[in-house]
Amino acid sequence: MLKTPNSGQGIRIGELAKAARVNVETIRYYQRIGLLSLPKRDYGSIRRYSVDDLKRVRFVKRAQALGFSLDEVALLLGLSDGKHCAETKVLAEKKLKMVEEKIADLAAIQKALKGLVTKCAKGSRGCGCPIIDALVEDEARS
Amino acid sequence: MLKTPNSGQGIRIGELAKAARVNVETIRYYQRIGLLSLPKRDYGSIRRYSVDDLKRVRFVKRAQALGFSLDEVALLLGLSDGKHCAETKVLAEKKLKMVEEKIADLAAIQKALKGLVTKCAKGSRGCGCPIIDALVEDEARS
DNA sequence: ACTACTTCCGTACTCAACTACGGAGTCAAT
DNA sequence: ATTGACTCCGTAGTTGAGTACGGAAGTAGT
Repeated sequence: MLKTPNSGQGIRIGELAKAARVNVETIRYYQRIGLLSLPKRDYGSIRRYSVDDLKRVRFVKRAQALGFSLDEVALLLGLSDGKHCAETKVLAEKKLKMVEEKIADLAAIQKALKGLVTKCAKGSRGCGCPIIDALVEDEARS
Repeated sequence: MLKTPNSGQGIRIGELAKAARVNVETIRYYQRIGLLSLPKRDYGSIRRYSVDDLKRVRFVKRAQALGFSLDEVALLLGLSDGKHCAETKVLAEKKLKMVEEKIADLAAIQKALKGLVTKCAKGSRGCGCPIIDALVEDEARS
């Protein structure tokens, strides 16, 4: 079995995928689009991955679930490379605003859901649509 | 015949789309998949839409931007129809948990971004990756 | 050496969510 | 009555994000 490959440190792609709860193909896909770099293969022709790679993949999945596209995730990840400090600041501030808007939206939904749960607990009939109302204020954003 | 420029009340699909900042085709797509109902056409063969339709479309886009799929959006929208109160409560509670997790994740990102902005303002070099660290705690969710 | 499992790599397929297209019909204004 | 903008409807194409497939090669246990 290939269970504990003692040759070299780092985990193999299959273990990485399992740990991040994604498909092996997903890892390879992220490599193809440049979200994840291909580690050098020091011990033969099989690549070894680090804990940082795992963190990165997990981050991607989390950020995606928050409504960021892979392009945006890449941007987020590029933010703290320590270069281009001025641009980074501008970008970070933009993303920060975005994040704060999302939080506000979610808070509105949260409130509506809480109200709904309470109403349901009382057995009263739901009327109108608190969920929709939660997210609709006429125009503010571009 | 029908004289007034806007014969009948309600707006037409093009205006609805523009107001919601989406494509006309998107509206029609939502109708096809049942996210939006087709209004009766009282004045000839062109349909008229209400403010509620507009709210609904806006809600869909907002919720999407928060990482909900159209299926989930449909569920959210179905929650407060006033029927199936018990099931609604269960579902609402599940969604509520989801929403609270998302808020927590976003708060972590927010914190990281704020830190980054501050660091950049000081002109210090970004090192490590606060953004990634923001969202990575080992294992908690299935 | 043989076997079982995995990785590598390229290519092709899938699925959700649109987006575009084309021809016919509608509507108000000129 | 014609024009031009818009709508209706069906069908086809696109994009983002994976998933699947299949043959060759690497790796470890026996």
